[in-house]
Amino acid sequence: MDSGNKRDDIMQAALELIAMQGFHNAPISEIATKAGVAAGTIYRYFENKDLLILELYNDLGDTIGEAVRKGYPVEKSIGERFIFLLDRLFEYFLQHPLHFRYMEQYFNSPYGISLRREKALGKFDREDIIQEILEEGVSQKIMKDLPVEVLFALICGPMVVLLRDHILGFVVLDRETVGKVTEACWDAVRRSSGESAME
Amino acid sequence: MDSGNKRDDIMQAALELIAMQGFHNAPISEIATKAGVAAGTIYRYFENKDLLILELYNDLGDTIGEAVRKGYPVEKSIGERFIFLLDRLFEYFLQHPLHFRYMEQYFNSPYGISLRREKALGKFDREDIIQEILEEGVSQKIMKDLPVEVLFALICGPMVVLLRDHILGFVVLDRETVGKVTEACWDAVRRSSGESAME
Amino acid sequence: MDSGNKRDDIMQAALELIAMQGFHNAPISEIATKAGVAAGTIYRYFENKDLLILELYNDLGDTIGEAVRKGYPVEKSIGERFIFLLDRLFEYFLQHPLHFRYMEQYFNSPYGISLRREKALGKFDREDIIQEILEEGVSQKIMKDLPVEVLFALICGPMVVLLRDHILGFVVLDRETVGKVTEACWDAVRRSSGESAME
Amino acid sequence: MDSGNKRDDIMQAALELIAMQGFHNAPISEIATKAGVAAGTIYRYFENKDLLILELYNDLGDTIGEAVRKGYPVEKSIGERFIFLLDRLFEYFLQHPLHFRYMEQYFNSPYGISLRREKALGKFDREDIIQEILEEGVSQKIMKDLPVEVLFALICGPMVVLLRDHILGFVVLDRETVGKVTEACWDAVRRSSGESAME
DNA sequence: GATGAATGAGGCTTCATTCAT
DNA sequence: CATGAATGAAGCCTCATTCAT
Repeated sequence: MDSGNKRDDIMQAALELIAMQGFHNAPISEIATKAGVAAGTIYRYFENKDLLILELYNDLGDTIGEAVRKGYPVEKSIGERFIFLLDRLFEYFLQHPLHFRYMEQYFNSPYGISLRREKALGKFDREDIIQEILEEGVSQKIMKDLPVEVLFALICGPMVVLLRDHILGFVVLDRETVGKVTEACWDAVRRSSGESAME
Repeated sequence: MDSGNKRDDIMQAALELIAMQGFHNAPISEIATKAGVAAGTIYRYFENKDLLILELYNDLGDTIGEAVRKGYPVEKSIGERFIFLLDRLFEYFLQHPLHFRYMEQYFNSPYGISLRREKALGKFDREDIIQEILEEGVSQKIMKDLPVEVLFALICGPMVVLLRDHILGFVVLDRETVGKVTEACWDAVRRSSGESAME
Repeated sequence: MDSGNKRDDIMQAALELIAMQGFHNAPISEIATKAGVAAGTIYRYFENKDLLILELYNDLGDTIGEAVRKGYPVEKSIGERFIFLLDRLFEYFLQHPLHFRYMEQYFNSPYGISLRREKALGKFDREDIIQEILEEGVSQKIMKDLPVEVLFALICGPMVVLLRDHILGFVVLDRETVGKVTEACWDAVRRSSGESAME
Repeated sequence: MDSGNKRDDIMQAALELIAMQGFHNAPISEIATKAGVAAGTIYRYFENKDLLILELYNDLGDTIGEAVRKGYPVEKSIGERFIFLLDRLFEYFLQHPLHFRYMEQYFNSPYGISLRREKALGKFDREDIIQEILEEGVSQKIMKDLPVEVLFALICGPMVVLLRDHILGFVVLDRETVGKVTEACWDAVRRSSGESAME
């Protein structure tokens, strides 16, 4: 691995190893080898392993956020914006499976949990475009009357599971399936027409 | 911890530590202490740490499966059985948060992935009641025309996210919310009446 | 090194290495080798290197204190008790040069300094027999009217330098010389008869 | 730090860091930063860290020697010259605590020990003015009949301890106390009038 | 001369596993 | 059967020193 920029090489190596093997199976020594640098070199760019992991997370978050926002149809209806976002996310992660796996590892680790905690306490403020849509949908009574966090789970939950299964080869997420899934998520969150399961 | 059965004590100790701290922060020595046995003793009951982890997973899977099946209304409609199952799962995990955390850790680890692989290859055969319902629903055209794995994701995804957030204190899953969520899942998987998001 | 007691072996090995080479030239690995144990074994007996060093210091302090106090002639005159103590200290350290070197290293390290600080703040209370004599001597106007710390320096300073030089082979401290030195220390602290250097 | 002379800057930075933090907590990189040069640059002026340390020691020794000799009253009595020297040393170190701390660190390290060894073997020849006085005092029977090294210890020992305690804030060495201490040292080394401690 | 990025040996510590008792 | 002391591989990190620019 040699992009001409050692810092990038290190981050890329870390991304790949952590995404595939998890934090605890990605020792600094292996990251170094993969990046084509000496172990000590990593510490010129990152104070310690935790901060490397955090920085990687932040970088990915920025990149993903940008990619997803590009072309976001502000003026369109909630439904259309909703579908746009989900499609974009699916598309992005299908094209960048390592990014997905990394973010997943991150959220499922103590790092991610403390992050959530800060977020919950409002100490975290990366504008969250999905949250915005959900809030708008709730206030306009287009979506179900549920806490935003719950609506969020109805969307992200399936996405996470599906992407994971796809990347691991357990499902095939072609364009058509993705389309159906986003529609299904829409069904889940939108104020439904009627017929409950119990009838 | 002393149930009179060392094996159980060890598994219970492992469950608690791993659920709360993760595999990598649950050293054998600590499990042993918590279980009230010597470290070496654990190796009389489990060949190594990985197998302890696996066995714990299998045991929990059985227990959960049993709990969820109890009172399963075979004769009722698909919708009702569906809701029954989801409610049961929510209820079970809300009452056994450690079990949930453990299963989650497991699936998000290399262990879980190889398990999935075996499952996908048909080497795994625990009858999966949810899968049955989904297959039935699809063939009866009650549910959306999607692969069972995808429908599965539409249900399990939200559940996992919500339970996690609840256990970590980020959402409150009271009985009413759970009800709404299961309905929302039903909306997601059932063949919807019409109006798409794009209209 | 094998006394049958690994803890003692480790402490003895640490004592020897640190006394001869200093804290920073006494890596755990070498201590382990010298003690005839694996490196990891040391951590069964001591939480970390710092605590091993501290415990060694405390143990030595106790041992030395005991040795010095034995036969202390409480009823005799201050002068006699003074001489007794210095003689004992010299004798002890001449017979246990490693103990001396270790204590010296300790006091000349950040450990020792923080210890002094605690002592100064009264947080430390190992009864100090020398200090007692000095206070008594001052209040009885037998000794010079100087702060106890200063009198202490007049005694310990020469002792430390001499023992060090002796151990390193730069002076020979035979019984006679030690006698003369303790007398000289007495001259330094006692209220002198008259003739100053300036006359 | 920028005196216009990189070499000096490096030595000054090293002096400050080592005096305050010890050899092992004064990495080359930090010395370089403090000196305002690149780490590699240090190696253009000093073959390696050890030699930098040694050279710094030698320089300080020269500086101190000069300062102490200035105004040395060759013609006065031994007693007066003795007091002069001690006063000067105290004064110098009280005004240059970093120099004191550095010299102390040096002597208490393997560096210092090998130095002493050379000195003892006569390979070292900085004229030592204190030693001269002591020899003169002994030959004139003004001082006690003890080896020069021992007399030296009676003087330097207390001084070192007191300066250290003063710098660390454990004693206050005002002018008056210093005066009393030098007198006490004189009492220690001079041939005493009579009354031993044992009487 | 000067730089500072890069190196890699070496330090401390953890922990799964073994084995003598 | 059970114990728990002992092991040593492996992980993270520091820092003196080198060398291409």
